Amino acid sequence: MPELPEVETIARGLETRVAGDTVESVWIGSRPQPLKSPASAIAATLEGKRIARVHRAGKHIVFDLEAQPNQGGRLARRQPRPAASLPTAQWIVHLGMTGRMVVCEPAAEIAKHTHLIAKLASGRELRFIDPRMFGKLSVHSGGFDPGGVEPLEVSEERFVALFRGRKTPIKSALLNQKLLRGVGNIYADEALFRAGIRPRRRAAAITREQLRKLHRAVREVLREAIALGGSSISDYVDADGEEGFFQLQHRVYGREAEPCLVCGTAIRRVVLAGRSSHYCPKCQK
DNA sequence: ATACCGACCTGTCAGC
DNA sequence: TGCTGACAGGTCGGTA
Repeated sequence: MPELPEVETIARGLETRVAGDTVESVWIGSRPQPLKSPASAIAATLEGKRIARVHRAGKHIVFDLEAQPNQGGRLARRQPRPAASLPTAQWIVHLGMTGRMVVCEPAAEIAKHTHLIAKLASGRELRFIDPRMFGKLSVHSGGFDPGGVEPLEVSEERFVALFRGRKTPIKSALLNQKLLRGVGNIYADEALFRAGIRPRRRAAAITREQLRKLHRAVREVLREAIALGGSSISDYVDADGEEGFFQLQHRVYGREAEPCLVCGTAIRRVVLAGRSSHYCPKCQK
């Protein structure tokens, strides 16, 4: 489901709502698919830890966890952080296609496909729900390295260098998380439209000037999407249960056979690397 | 290195 | 009403 703007929106919401809280206990369902780390390791890593910060890396939600200097969540939560660094860990959540993270009261009905519930010292619960189970949960004691570079931070030169000389279609390269992390099917299509490049163009065949344009287009489309809370296609909601609004700004994604907003030509849909790809045959070369 | 395909899962919707 | 197939924001591993 979620690409960079949706994950960013969710991570910000979680940062606001659960940072500073402490995980008291963890329940994990019996479906092993979403677990990249053993359930016992996830529970042991989370329990008793303070959530210092929630942020995003590519399409991953990263919870920075801190060991508590003393027992008991509620009291410890108010303690100032000691200067000496305590052992830290990270809880990594990848939402896959249909994953959701919600913060709710314990009395709230447990949704179907709930795979993890973390009880917090504040009395609320943090729940991971994922019908298709393409999501992944893992814990790391060292640093977590998602690979690739952040599209919103990468310099123009670095961006151009990522794609120059590659024989793969530019869209496949945009979706490759080892190069650029966070761009998915919607934003790849939207960025390519704005840059005037067809999805199947070989990266190596794109001029430096066009790659610069693509760099700007990727950043622009991601920023605009974050500002609107992401794209809600069928079931995406943020940590507060709110839908995003960027789907109303899509210029090609999901608009097969509809007129191009620039030239009126019918938007085309082709399958590339197993994914639907949308483009305007006139505006994109 | 690259590219295509199926696999992993469940849910929804269109068409018959 | 119900069946079937296509499709869905993502990634991985196998095979040419």
